[in-house]
Amino acid sequence: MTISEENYLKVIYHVSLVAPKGVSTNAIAGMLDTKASSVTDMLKKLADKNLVSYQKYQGVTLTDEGLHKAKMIVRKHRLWEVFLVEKLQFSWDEVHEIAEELEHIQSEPLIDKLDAFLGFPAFDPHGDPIPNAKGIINKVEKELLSEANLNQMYTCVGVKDSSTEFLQYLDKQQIALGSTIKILEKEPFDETLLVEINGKKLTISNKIATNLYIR
Amino acid sequence: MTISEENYLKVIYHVSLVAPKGVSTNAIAGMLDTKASSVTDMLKKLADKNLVSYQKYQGVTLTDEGLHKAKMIVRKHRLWEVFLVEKLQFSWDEVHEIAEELEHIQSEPLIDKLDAFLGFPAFDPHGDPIPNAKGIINKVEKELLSEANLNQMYTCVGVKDSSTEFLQYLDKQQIALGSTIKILEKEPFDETLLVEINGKKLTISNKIATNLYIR
DNA sequence: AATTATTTTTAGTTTTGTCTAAATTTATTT
DNA sequence: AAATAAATTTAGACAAAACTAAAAATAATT
Repeated sequence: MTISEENYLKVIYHVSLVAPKGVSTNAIAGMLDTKASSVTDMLKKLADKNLVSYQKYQGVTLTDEGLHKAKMIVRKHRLWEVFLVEKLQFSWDEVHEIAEELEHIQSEPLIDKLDAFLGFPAFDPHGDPIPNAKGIINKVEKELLSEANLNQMYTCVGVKDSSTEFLQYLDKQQIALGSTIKILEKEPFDETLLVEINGKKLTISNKIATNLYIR
Repeated sequence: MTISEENYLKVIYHVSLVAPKGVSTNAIAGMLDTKASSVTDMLKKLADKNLVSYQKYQGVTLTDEGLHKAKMIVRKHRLWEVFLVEKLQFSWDEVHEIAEELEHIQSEPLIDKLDAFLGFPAFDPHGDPIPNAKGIINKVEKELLSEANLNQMYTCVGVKDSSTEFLQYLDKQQIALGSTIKILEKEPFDETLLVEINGKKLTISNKIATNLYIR
C-alpha cells in the first residue's frame, strides 16, 4: 500500500464513523485537500484492491479488509502520539503532524513493540481510543460538554477538534484531560456556559463546549 | 526533499567516504538497485538543487549543502536504530530496514528530542558514529581485525558489513561490541585466524576478519 | 414535472521517478 | 593508435497520483 492509499483509507474510516451509509467523493476530497476527480480515480483503485466497495455516484464504504487496514493506520497514529507526548515530552498540540508521517512506517513488530514499550495505552493524548493489534476498540461512554447537565460533576476525557488552536486554548485555560468540570450556568441566548474547572470559574463559548468530551 | 532524493544523497555520501574523488553513476545504481539512466536523471535534478556538483561522465560529489543533508539522514537513521535496540528491544540485525523508513520522517524537533531521550548516543548498535545536530562526527580510531597484530588485546567496536547474515553469525559466536579479542595464530595460506574471544578460542575466516572493526 | 444547482465522473494533461534501447563518451586492450 | 569494451547519457515511454475542463448523473427548487 502506498502512503496515498493509506491516507484515503484513513479518511474514509474517519468520515464513515459519522456518516455510516456511505462516504461521498466530495467529503473525501475536502478532508484530503484534493479534487473530486482525483478521489474518483483513487476509489476505483481501492475498489480493485477490494479495500472499499464503490458504485458510481453512490459513495463508498470500507470492506472488512479495508476497515482493518484503516484501523491499523489509526492504531499506529495514536500509538506514535502517545510516544511523542509521554516519552519525548512533546505537548499534545505538536504531535498530530509528526504522527501523520510516522503512521505510514510499515512494520508490524515495530508497532507491537512500541505498544508494549508504552504499556499498552488505551487512549491517545487527545482522549481518542487506540485500536489493539486485532483492531478492537475500547469504547467508552462520553458526551459533549454542550450536552451535559447543570451542576453535575464531570471529568474531561477528550477533544473532538484536535487543532493546535483549540488545544492551545485549552492549555491557556489550564483545561487538560482529567480536569473536573461542572456547569454552573447556561446562557439561553447563545448557550455560553459558566463552568467551574479545577475549582476555578470560567466562561466558555458554545463552540468550545461542542468540542470537549466529558464523562 | 523527496524520499528518493534523500536516498540518493545518502548513497552518494556513503560511497564518497571510500571513493572521495567522485562517485560513479554505476556505483549509485548498484547501491540503489536501479538503472544507470535513472541515476543520471536524478543527478541532474540534485545538481539543479545545488546538492551535488555533477559534470557529465565525471562522477558526482556532494556540495556543502548536500553533505549536510546527507549527514542529517544518517543521523536520523542511526538514532532510530539506537531507539529500536535500546528501547524497543530489537536485536541489532533487525533494525536496519525499519530505520530505512524512519530516517525519512521530517521533523527537526523530533530528532533532537529523540537524541536527548536516548542520552545523546555517540554510536549506533553497529558501532557507527552518529553525527550530532551540526553534522559533526566523533571519529574514533579503529581498524579491521584482518589488519591487527598477533597476541595483542583488542576490543570489538564495530562492523563493516551490517547484513542480517553477518550479524547473526556474530551473535551465534557470541561476538558483540565490547567483546575482547586477541589473535593467537594467522594461517599464511588463506589468512584464517585463530582468535580468543571473551576467553574462548575460535577460528575465523578472512571474510569475517575484514568486516569486524577493533580497537 | 421541468429547471437549475450540485455532485460526480470522464477525458485528457502534468510531474516524479522509473524503465528500455540507442547513442555517445571514456577506458582498456591488442 | 586503432579496435573493442565498459560506462554513461539521451530519447522516448510508462505508471502513479495529481490536476483542469467538460460531460453526465443526482439532488434540490421553483
